[in-house]
Amino acid sequence: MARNDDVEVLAVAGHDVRITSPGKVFFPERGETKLDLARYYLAVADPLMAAMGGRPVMLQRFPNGVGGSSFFQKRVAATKADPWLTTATVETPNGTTSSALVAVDLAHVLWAVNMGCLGFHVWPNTAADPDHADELRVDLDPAPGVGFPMIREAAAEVRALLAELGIACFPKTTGNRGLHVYVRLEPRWDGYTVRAASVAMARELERRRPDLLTASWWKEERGERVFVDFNQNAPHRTVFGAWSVRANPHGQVSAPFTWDELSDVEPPDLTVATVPPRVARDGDPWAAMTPQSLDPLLELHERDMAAGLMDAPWPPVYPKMPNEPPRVAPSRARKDTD
DNA sequence: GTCCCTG
DNA sequence: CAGGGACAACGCGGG
DNA sequence: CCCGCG
Ligand SMILES: [Mn+2]
Ligand SMILES: [Mn+2]
Repeated sequence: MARNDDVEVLAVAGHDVRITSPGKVFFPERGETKLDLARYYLAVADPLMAAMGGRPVMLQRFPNGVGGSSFFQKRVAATKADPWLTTATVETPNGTTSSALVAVDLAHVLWAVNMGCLGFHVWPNTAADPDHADELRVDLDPAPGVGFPMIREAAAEVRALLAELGIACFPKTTGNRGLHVYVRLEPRWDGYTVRAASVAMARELERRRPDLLTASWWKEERGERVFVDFNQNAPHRTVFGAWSVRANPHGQVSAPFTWDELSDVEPPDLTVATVPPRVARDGDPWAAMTPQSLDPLLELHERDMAAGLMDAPWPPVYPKMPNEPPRVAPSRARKDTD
């Protein structure tokens, strides 16, 4: 570990990773620096790599820290300075390919930190197995006016349904206002199938708790409820990763926690400053994650299709899908003449 | 933050 | 050699 | 042309 005034060099995972401007303040609230951010990722390295290791990631970069200008970066190339960087090919819905960074070890993570990357958007597949999505992400999005108590209740409802189906799942804060619930999957299904399962789950959740949850893609139909964002499981879509840091003055983290903690978890309390001691004390809240079967949710989906339901609307940019209903908000739909 | 292109 | 732009999705379905 | 959605 060498050092001079402008550059800190960290020996990590067999590579020397440069952290330039280590003293630059990245998080104004408490003044954590770029080097503090690197130390944060070192402190959560074990659970971070369990969650993100081997996956392609997109960088969200703030070269001058929180409050500075920012941009996403998907394409990464190994340079002469860093010939060890590993990339993998990822695609967009229209087939465009990119070489994305793969989080193979903490050196790759810290390389990104040096580029001003606060957090990572993670693909639902490993680089080694691009044709299978091995993660189901239940994205709980509060409509305007919905507070965190309802989000907690929504997550408990997700857990109850999945438990009935024999599927183990694990929660994290998003770093913003919502929660994510993750299911590790056996690598047997592609992204289209995982999304179909997600549609079925969202609809079943709304059937059970229409007062609390909605599966409606169209905002005008959601009301003051929690939207179960099934489209976040569409092929090629990324999600803000576990242990990643938001561009918030406090450095709020997308922090995994245990179900026991659901009733008192407070997202603003989980920051780049508070999460490392939590991990040191409690270890990985997701340590028990093991690959699950998607079959129970696919049976739900088949039941809905047999009952005459259609697929749900896809996001913009995706081509029209078989059995997709018209992709238009109901209030704008052409009047049906039959 | 770094690269790459322009002037 | 200084300055500036690029760095993701941003095209697809409907009216 | 506009708008939808993250
Ligand atoms: Mn969300
Ligand atoms: Mn969402």
